Amino acid sequence: MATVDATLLQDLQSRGLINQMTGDDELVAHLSEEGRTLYCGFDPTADSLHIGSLVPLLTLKRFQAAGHKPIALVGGATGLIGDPSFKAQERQLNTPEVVSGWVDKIRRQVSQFIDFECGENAASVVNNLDWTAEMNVLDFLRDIGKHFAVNNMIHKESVKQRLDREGEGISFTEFTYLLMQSMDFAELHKRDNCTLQIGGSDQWGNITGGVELTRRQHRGKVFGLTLPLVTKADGTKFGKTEAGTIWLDPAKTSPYAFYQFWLNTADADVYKFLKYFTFLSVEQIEGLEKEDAERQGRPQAQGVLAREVTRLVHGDEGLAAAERITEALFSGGIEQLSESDLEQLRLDGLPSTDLPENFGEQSLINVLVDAGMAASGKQVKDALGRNAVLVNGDAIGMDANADPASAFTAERALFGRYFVVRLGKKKYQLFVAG
RNA sequence: GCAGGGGUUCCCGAGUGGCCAAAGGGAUCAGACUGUAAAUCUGACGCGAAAGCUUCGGUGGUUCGAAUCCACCCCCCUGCACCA
Repeated sequence: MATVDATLLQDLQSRGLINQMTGDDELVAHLSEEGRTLYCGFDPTADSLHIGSLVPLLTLKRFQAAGHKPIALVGGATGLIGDPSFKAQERQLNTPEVVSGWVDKIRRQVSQFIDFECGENAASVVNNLDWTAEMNVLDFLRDIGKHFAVNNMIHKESVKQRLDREGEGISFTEFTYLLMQSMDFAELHKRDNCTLQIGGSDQWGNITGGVELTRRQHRGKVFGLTLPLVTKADGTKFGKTEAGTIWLDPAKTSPYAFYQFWLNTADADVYKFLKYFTFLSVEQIEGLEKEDAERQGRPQAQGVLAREVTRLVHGDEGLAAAERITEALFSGGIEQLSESDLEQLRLDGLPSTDLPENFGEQSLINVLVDAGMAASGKQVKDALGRNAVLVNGDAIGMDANADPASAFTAERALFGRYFVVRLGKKKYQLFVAG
C-alpha cells in the first residue's frame, strides 16, 4: 500500500497551483487519510496536447507521487461535443473519425506522464466514449438531465459571455457539455471510487456540476480542485510564439524549439513557472531566485526551467539534442563545428533545408521564404536591409538578393556544403547544398 | 417563417462614393539598447525584391470611380412565432 503524503496540498498551495477547491478542510482530511483516486480530463481538440495541458498532467503526477491513483480521461465523447467554457464562439464540430484518431494520439501522450506499473496506485487511462456511446437519449434525459436546473446552468460564469454577448449564442449541443462531463465524474465515482476531479480554472463549473450529479445520483461525496490559468506578466497569451503553439508532440514542436521556448521565459514569470512546471522544491526555487537577485546580469532560472521541463517532456535524449543545438548556435561559434556535429544538429531538429539546385536563379528572399524562415518576403527584405541575415556568420546585404550565389559561396560553405543561416537574433536554419 | 441587428486586412475595431491597401489599438517580425530578458525608441506589418497585383461575406449592377449606393443570395445574432 502506497503511503500517503499528507503535505501534498500544502505543497500545491505554496506552488500557487490551487485556484479553487470544494470542501476545503474536508478535502485535506480526505486526501490525508489514504490513497484516493482522482481524475483529470483531456479533450481531443487537436492531434496533440500543447503546453497548456502540462499543468494538469504534472499535477496528476504530483498526486501519484503522493500516493494517490490518477486516472487520465481522454474525451472521446466530450471531444465530439465541444466545451463552451469561456469560449467566445461556438466551435466547429469535428468528424468522429478525426476525433477518434486524435484520441489515440492523446492517450499515448498523456500516458508518458504517469506511472502504470507502480502497483497499488498505478495510473489508468479511460475514454468517456466507452460509457456514452451506447447511451440512449431517453435515458440521458431522464437519468442525467433531470438533475440539472437550466436556471443554474445559465448562471454559470463559463457560459455567461455566450449568453449575454450581442452577436454570439450557444447551441444546445455545447450547452449539454456540462452534463456530459458531470456524467463522467459520476461514472468514475461509481466504477472506480474516484473522489476528486482536477482541471484548469475554466473547468470549475463543469467540475462542480459533476460533484453535484454524483451526490444526487449515487449519494457520493466527491471533490473538485482547479488549477490556475497560466498567465504571463506582460498579458500576452501563454504557450504561443511567433511560430505558433508549443506542442508536446516532438514531431510538431522539436525538443530544440521547446527548450528555446522555456529559455525565453520573462524574468517576471520564470520563478512562478518553475513552481508550476518542475518538481524542484519550493525551497530550491526560492533559493535560486535569491541567488539570481544577488548576481548581476543574466539569471540562471530560465536555463534551469528549460532543462527541467524539456527533460520531463522529451526525456534525456531530447534535452541533450536541444542543448547541443543551443550551444552550437548561441555560444559555440559555428565555424568550430565538425561535419558530424552539423549532421547531428540536423538530426536533433534544427530546421534544415536542402538548397535547391536552381537557387541561383531565384532571389535570396525567395530561397529563405520557401525554406520557411519567414512568413513573407517583406520580413526578409527588412532583415537584409538591417544586416540581420547571416550566412555562416557573415552578414549578407540587400545587394545579394538578386544573386543568392554570392551568399552561398563555396568558400563560405562549411565542409563544402553546409550553410547556417541566421535571420534576426534567434532564428536559425541549416541549408545543405546537394 | 416574420421583425430587427450584423459579416472590414491575424484579433479587436474605425471607415457610409474619390484623399482607402483601408484610422487606432493589440499581437507579430526586424534594428538600437541588453542577458537569446524587461522597459524604451525606431522601422515593418494583404501579396510582390520591384514594377505592380489582389482585398472589405458572395454574385451581379449603378457610376468616370464602390468597403461605402442598388438587387439577389449565403452565413451569424437577437426577438417573435396560442390568441395575431
